[in-house]
Amino acid sequence: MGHSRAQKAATHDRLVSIAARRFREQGLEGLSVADLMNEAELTVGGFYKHFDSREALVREAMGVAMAESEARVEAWESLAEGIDAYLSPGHRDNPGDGCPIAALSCDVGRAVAETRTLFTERIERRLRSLEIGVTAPEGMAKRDGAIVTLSTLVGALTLARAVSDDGLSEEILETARVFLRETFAADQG
Amino acid sequence: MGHSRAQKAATHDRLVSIAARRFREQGLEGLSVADLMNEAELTVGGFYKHFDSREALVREAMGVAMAESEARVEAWESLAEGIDAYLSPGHRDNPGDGCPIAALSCDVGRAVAETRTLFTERIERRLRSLEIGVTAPEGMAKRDGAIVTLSTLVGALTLARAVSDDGLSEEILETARVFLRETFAADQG
DNA sequence: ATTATCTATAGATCTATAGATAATGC
DNA sequence: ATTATCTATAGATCTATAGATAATGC
Repeated sequence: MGHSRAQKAATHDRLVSIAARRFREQGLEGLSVADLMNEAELTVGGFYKHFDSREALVREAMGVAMAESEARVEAWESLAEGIDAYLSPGHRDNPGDGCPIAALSCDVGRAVAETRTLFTERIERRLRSLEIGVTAPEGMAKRDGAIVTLSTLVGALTLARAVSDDGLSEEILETARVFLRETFAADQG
Repeated sequence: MGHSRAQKAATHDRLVSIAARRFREQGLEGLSVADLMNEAELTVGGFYKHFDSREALVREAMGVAMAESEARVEAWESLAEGIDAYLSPGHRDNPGDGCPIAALSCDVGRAVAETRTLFTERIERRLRSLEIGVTAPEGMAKRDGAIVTLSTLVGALTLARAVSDDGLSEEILETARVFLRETFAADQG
């Protein structure tokens, strides 16, 4: 039963990191406190020394997932490269370490106010990141290009994950990929 | 305790109709059997004479929601009119009788095989409906226009529902609305 | 006689808490 | 002495079933 303060911090990070993955895979209601503690090889009782409530975990895990995902987007060399990565089969098949906006936005629409506020801030930040890389068509503001790009990315990935027909799923990814590249990343790669 | 056969059929329809609304509002896991029967002013035990399992209800309710939504899309006079209706604050604020694709696609990605198969068939049908109204830009197939239109509609509506800032929510709807009209309904209304 | 609905309940699971145990850290 | 984790459990809720009740429909 080792438990130094450093170890507690490590345990805390491990719990948040497991939750950040599982929430994206199974939804904000798809992971129980017991499941989380089991996966961390701990017992249920310990949970509440780390988090005030299950909702507190939801927010912390969502914040971490959003920040990690944001960092990856900021590291894109170009929007074209980002579009390809976002609409790839690899991203579709691994929601656990993928974009939390695509994985969780449906759930967030039904979540409590604090969770939605946190999410909203992160969406604003993501739009500002995308805006930098967007080459908007003649007469369109970069901000609007970023909004359309994000909407199409999220919609196409969500649909590609929902359908069970592999051919259709690939077709959705590929069509959105080509369209977004041509429309908002015309001069890139 | 009235219970003719006609009444049973009416009860069944009422249960499915309540579920079709509540699943879209609260997600495929957000409605319990007890909640459903309460709202219908019946008791829990009766449920299993109507449905083999909760999963059977999920599929039946999703099928009904999809068919009703499909009929509304087929009644659009033009794609431009449809885009305006889809990306309106009214649709955003009333998921219960809105498009089940937007309301449920995240949940479906995590659902069992049968549910995903049903959903996939409906997506194919929706794409064929949209294809009819699409005016694709030079060099783009109508089918591809339908795929991008659906992706952007679903993504923008989902994001508009998730964010808690009214201004941002309206901006997302409006930007996607203008873009889709100009790109895929250029000659209409 | 059949059956639509109700009452009651089993058994699983969920969030949260109380109190015990065994380390850390002053 | 403090505290990170564990054991045990309360109380709510969930899906599903068994058997009773009171109508329908042959």
